[in-house]
Amino acid sequence: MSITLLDVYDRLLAHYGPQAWWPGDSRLEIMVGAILTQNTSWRNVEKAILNLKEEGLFDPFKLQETPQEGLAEIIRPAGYYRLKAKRLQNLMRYVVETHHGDLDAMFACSLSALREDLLALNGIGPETADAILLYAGELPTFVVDTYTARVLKRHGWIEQEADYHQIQDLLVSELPQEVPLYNEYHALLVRVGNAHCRKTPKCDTCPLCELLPPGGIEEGF
DNA sequence: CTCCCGCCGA
DNA sequence: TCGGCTGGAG
Repeated sequence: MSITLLDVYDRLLAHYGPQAWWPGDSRLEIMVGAILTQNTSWRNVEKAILNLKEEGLFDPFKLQETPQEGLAEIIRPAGYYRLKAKRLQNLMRYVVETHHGDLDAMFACSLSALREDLLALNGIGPETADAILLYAGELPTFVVDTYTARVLKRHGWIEQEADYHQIQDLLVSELPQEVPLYNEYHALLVRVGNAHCRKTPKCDTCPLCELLPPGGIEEGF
């Protein structure tokens, strides 16, 4: 293919400009947001985060200690609230017990070791782990989400059956392995995906419209 | 595959 | 009124 994934990045950046991700101004807030936003619109996550701040719970120790049912009610606007209360406390327990609640110390550990630790926690899969590592830890790992898969597959840049790791592998192999690029690229993919690469695509007004393959791609979404 | 589950726009 | 939302587990 003549178009490279770096060309795609340039095109998205030119069209949308910098996205200033992750929304959230502390490592802890980014980690909490990463859990709460699982299959949930960011709009609802913001309400839950605001609730946590108003309750004065934005601290790994407090989040871990708060009774689970109470925590669940506080984060209720984010949906799946009982499930997410558990997941949030699983993550906070790890932070407290393994890293003494010190996030700066935690992210000074190696990327591969942290990724393995996070994936071992119940409630953290590859996307959430990578989001935490990249956006909270500023460590170089590419976040692959539903939109990333759709955009790449619909344009024929990767096979339809490609899984998370295969998609991540392609991006990493074709791009400079730099945190600012990974950060911005994922944010731009979410932006274009949310606006255009829906289940029912809106290609006519998409900034990547000209990069569609001639005959279209057979897909099964 | 189903379940987890609130919220909002079409 | 309902589909979809910056997923993950069983």
